[in-house]
Amino acid sequence: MAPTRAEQRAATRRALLDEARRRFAADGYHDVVFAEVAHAVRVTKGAAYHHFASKTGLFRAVVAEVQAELGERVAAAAQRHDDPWEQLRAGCRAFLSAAADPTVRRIVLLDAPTVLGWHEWRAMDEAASARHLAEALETLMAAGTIPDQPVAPLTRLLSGAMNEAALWLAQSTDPQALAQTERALDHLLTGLRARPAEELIAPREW
Amino acid sequence: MAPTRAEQRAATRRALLDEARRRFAADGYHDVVFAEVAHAVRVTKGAAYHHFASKTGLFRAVVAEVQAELGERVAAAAQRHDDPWEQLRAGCRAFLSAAADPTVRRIVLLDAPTVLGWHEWRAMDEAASARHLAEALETLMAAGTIPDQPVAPLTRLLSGAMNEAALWLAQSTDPQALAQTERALDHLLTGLRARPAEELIAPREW
DNA sequence: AACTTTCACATACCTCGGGTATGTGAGTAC
DNA sequence: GTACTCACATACCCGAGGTATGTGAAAGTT
Repeated sequence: MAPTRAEQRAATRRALLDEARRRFAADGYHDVVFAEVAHAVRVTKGAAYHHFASKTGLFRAVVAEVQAELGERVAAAAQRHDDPWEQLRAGCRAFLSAAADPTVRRIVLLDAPTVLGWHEWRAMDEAASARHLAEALETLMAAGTIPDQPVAPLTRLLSGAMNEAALWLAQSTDPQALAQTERALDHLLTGLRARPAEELIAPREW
Repeated sequence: MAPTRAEQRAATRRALLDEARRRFAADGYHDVVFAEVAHAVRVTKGAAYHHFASKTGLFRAVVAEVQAELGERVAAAAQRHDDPWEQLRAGCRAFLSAAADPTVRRIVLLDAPTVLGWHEWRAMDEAASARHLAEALETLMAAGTIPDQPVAPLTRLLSGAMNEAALWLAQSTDPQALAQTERALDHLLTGLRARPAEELIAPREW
């Protein structure tokens, strides 16, 4: 039986997305040529343009998918714990290991901000994974585990820290790098925890 | 008097760098057309290629200059203090305000990693500003202000945190955003400080 | 001082890749 | 069964990075 038109369309779109994802991850946005993605899927350039308005549009769709998967991985890792603090730690660690995948690194962390613009990238990041981080921090503040403060700046700082760390880990040859980074991150997070003695150490003349 | 050939060459090169810097900062690497940079300086494309091997080469030269200036600003701000801890804080704050300049943001933080590749970008960042951060952290560790640990991962985490925060600040409409971010950063840094009670709060099962 | 060489530019051209305008033939709807 | 839709193919445009080659004036050489 011949496939229905909607099926055919969906199949082609899926094939384009998969092929594009592979290539974007391997070669980076700039070095991927749109027509080659199409041909690798046995379709002409014109046909591909029937599915995506532009090369950037194709890239955007890929980024969205990768982001979504990443967000799910982080959320899943967090939900394996009950304690909010452990949820935060688990989420952070899950992010670091997920970013070991070149797909995440090259596409989401490296190319997406420039290709889509930082603004759009950030919106997607927010929707997918940074949101989890912000929620975790809010929960911990509500519980008094970490001091009350605006969430947005802290979320950005931590999110940026992990993004950069992930890129650094990717090219590090030191086998201990991941463990060291996780320790350093734990260090940073633990430092955030509210403690009565804090005022004595760092009076808030900030 | 006619300018000597070396003078002429230097003048043209300088003009190209200045013009390119303006345009890269305003429009981003991709939207800048090489020939237009040349013509704005009253020189043809071929002439510009006599000075820079490629558009990427021109960009690389611009990035190097901006990075160098940034590094100097950070170092200068730090050296206005004597206490190593205050040097670290001042350096971090100087970085955040320096990154308010679109030149730094767009060129160094946004485009450079993709255009030059993360590896090269990181080497330049290291040479210019991240080095100062690493040295500050090492000094504080040697003094026992913060616990001994590998410097590299912590440097990357903090550097990434500030890069991302700078980008976030750039598009934030909240007038308090900078102050809040500085506070959050202070929070993170203060959390790093060694304290006797630490073992009680976070036993190192890491 | 004439002669040669160098080199900072200009001119002209090539190529590749993103994007578009326009078919076409097999499903789909009435 | 006829008209329409739409998932594709074909053919073309053009902008931009890069290159090959020319040229004239400054800078060495004798």
